[in-house]
Amino acid sequence: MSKQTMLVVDLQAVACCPPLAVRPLEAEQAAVVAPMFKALGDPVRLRLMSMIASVPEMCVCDLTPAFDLSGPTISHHLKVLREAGLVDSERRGTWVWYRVRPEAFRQLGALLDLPVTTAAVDG
Amino acid sequence: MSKQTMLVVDLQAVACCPPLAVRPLEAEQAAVVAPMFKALGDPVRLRLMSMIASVPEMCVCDLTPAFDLSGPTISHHLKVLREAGLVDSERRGTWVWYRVRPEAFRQLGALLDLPVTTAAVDG
DNA sequence: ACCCTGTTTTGACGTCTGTCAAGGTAGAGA
DNA sequence: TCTCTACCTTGACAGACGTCAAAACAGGGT
Repeated sequence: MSKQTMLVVDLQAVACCPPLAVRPLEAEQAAVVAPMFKALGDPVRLRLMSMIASVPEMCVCDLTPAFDLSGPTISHHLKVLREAGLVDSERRGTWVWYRVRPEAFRQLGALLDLPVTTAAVDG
Repeated sequence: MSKQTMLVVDLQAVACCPPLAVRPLEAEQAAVVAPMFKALGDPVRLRLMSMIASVPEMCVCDLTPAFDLSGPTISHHLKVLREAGLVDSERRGTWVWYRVRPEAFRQLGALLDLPVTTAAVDG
């Protein structure tokens, strides 16, 4: 019963496919989703993503100084995250602001759901 | 209230860190986690992972023919997944069997949780 | 119009990655 | 022991990636 409830909740959030652990991904679906994981597969981009995700929005001017990397390099990584569909950017005056795209974020999370494990609940 | 409950459930599953959307990842944590996302960032590996995750265990002999790729190439991708800690392998007689490591899987999923979105619930 | 600051693009560089062919290892069976 | 099959490792190669310096672009202020 709680099993069914969990699946309903998961599928609500999924625009693409059921969790990896439920049914194998078709080749075309994998081709769409893999670039998102790939974008998170670099330590710098993962930190950028977490910095952006932990607040409503974040200025590049606050992102760049958090790394020992040149401005262009940070800009490149942000572009990768943008092209993967994970974040959106908007210029407001002098500065550019980034924010996460919750749909994409949710989709990735839903893919990694483990439906029910036999040992998960000890009660 | 349901907010708190969700967080408790999430944190139970996390061996490493709170969700990306809760607190920025430290550099060291990012260096540990990024290789897992990177491993899923290739379409072939993502499909391999989903094929393995959707059953208790899977023989390489059933994995390889699902792709238009050479045996060594599949073997290489499986090695990447293994070294990322996402799967385990075991030789039993002639064949080698792969199964997912649920802890790693759960950890990644927990990182991608969105704690609560303002527009998620319509009731 | 000009400059100053913040951000992105371009070009170049060395390194890493995905792929295959060829060769190596492990176990089963005759 | 020999051979056959299943799987992995090695070596090689084209293409992709992360990085920076230099140049270009965008706005704000003078």
